[in-house]
Amino acid sequence: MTGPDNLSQSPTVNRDEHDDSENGSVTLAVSTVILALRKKEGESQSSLWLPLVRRLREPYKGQWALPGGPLPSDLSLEQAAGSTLKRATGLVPGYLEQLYAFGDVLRTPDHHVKRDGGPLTVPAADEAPANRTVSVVYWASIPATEVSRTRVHENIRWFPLDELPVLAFDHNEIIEYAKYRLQNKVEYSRIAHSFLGEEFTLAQLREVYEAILERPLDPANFRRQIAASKSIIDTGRRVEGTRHRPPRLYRYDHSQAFSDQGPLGMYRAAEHAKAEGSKTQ
Amino acid sequence: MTGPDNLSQSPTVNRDEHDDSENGSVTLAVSTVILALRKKEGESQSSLWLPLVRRLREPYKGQWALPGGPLPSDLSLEQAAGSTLKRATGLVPGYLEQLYAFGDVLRTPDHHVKRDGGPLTVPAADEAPANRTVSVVYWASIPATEVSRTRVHENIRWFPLDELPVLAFDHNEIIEYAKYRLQNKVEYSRIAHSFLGEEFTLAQLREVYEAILERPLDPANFRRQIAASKSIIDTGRRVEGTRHRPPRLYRYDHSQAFSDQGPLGMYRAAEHAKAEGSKTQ
DNA sequence: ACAAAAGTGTTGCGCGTACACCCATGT
DNA sequence: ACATGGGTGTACGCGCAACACTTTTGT
Repeated sequence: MTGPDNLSQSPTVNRDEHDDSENGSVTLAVSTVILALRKKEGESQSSLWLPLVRRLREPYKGQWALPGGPLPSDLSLEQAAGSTLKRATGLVPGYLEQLYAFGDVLRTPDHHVKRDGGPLTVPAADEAPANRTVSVVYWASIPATEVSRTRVHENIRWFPLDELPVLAFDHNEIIEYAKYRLQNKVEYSRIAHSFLGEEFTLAQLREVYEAILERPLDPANFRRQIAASKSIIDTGRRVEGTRHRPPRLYRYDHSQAFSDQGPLGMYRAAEHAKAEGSKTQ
Repeated sequence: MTGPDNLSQSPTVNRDEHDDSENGSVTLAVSTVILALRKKEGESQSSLWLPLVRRLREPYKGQWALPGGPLPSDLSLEQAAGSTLKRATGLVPGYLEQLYAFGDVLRTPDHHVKRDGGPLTVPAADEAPANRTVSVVYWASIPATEVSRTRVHENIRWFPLDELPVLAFDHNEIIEYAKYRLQNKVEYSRIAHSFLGEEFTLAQLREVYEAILERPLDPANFRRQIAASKSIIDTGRRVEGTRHRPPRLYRYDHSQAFSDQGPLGMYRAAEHAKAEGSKTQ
C-alpha cells in the first residue's frame, strides 16, 4: 500500500513544530461555551443557558455566535478562554476546560456559503481558502450565585440550550458537543458542584444533575450516591423558611481529587492543594 | 469582584474568530502520538511502543520528539495528523483521534531553557516570547499487521512507552497523557480492535487490553465481556498449528456504533455505515 | 391535621470478579 | 498421556434502581 517511494519524501520527516515554513494563512482563535443554570419564564425547573454574542461583521453579520476572539500572543489558550468569558459576562467561572480544537477546512465562511446543504466534500487543491481559521473551544460553568450579576449588553444575550437559533459558523454543532461532553462528565466527575455557590442543599445539587441529564433522579438514591462519593461536607446549618422540613446545607470538599481535567489536571490539583493547605498524593 | 468598569472594555466584545487584529507570532503545529503493540527483546508479552523523530535543529537539537509539523493551510487538523503519520511510518492507522491542544506560553523553547527546574511562573508582559507555538496533538493506533512493514529511517526510532528518554519540549507529558486517555478509553470504548488486523483471536484481543491496562485479565471473564458487547463476529474459522486447542478467529463488527470520537463522531459513523452498506440510526 | 419535601430502610437485579472445571489439539 | 491454552459453569459481592416508609417543618 505504501511503496518505497515514500522514502523520497523523507526530507519532510524532520519538519517540526517550530518550523515556520509553509504555514499559510491560518488564524488561531479561542471561543468559549459558557454554561449556567437558569429558569425559563414561568417554569420551576432549571435548565442550561448560555450567552451568545451578535456578530457585527461579515460573515454571518447579525447572527449569534459563541464569544471568542483571536489568541493574544502573551496568553495561554486557557487564559484566553477565561478572558473571553470575562468580557462576555463579567462573571467568574466555576470551571473551565478545553473542549476541542476545530480545524476543518470547511469551517471557513466561503465554503459554508458555497455548499448550502449539499454533501460534505473535500475541496480541490486549487480552491484552498484564503481565510482559514482554527478554533480552540473551551467550555465553562458559571455558579448560580454569580448568574444574577450578569452584565447587560445590547449585543449579548442568554439563550436556553434547547431553544437556540441558527448560529454563525459551526457553532450549533460545537454547543451540541459541549452538552454531550457535559452529560458524560457529570456522571463520572464532580463538575455539578461548579454550577452552584459555596453552600447548597442536596435538592439544589440534584437539580443541577437533572438539568444536565434532562431526566429526573430519585432523591433517595441520589443522596446516597453523593454521600458515597464523599465530595460534600455537611456544614451543620440548615435552610429555614421553607414550608417543609428544613434541608441541610453542604459545601464542596475541595480536598478530594477531581478526576480528568485534561493533561494539566495534576498541575491544577497541586495548585488547589497549595491554596487549601491540604495535600493529596 | 468585577466592577462596572468592565463595560468600558466592551468594544472587545465583538472581536470574533475571524478578526485578524492582534494575532501576534503564534505558530500552529500538529503532532501525533503513534501507538502500536510490539514485543521487547526476549519477552513474550506485548507492550506499547511509539515512533519518535530526532530533531535536527535547535531548540532541543539531537533530542527525540513527536513526529509533527506546521499545519498546511489546505489540510484539516486531522488530515495533517494523518499525513504526519504517513511520513513518519509509512503505515496506515487503525484509529486517529484528537488528543488535546497545547498552548501554554511556557512551551516555547526560550522559557524552557530559562526555567531549568524552577517553579512555573507566568511571564511578565514585557518578556512575551517571540516564538510562540500552539500544538494540536493527535493520537493514532497502528494495527499489528502493519507494524512489521515500518519503514526504516536514520532519524526515526521506535521506543517502548515505559522506556522513553527525556524528549524535546513537553512531549514526555503529552505522551503520558495519551497513555492515560487510552487506558480510560479502552474500558468504555472498542478501540482495542484497532491495534489488530482484520481477523484475530480472543487471546490476541486480550493481549491488547493487557498491554494497555498493564495488568492481566481473566480469560474467562474477558471472553464474556467481549461477547456481551457484541463488538466481534465469529468468522467460523480457526487458527491451526498451535500446540493446543485451536482458537476461533473473529473479526470486528463495524456495524456497531463506536461511542465518543470527538464532535465529528457522527459524520464518521455515517461514512462507515455507507462504506459497509449497513446503516444505523 | 395536612401538605410537601427531607431523609431512611429494604429489596431485587445486573454485572464484574474469582475460580473450578471440561475440551481439543500437538508432541 | 500430558501439557497448554481454549472455552464453559457457577457462585459471591457490590452498586444501582425502585419504592415503601418515617421525619420535620409551615400553614
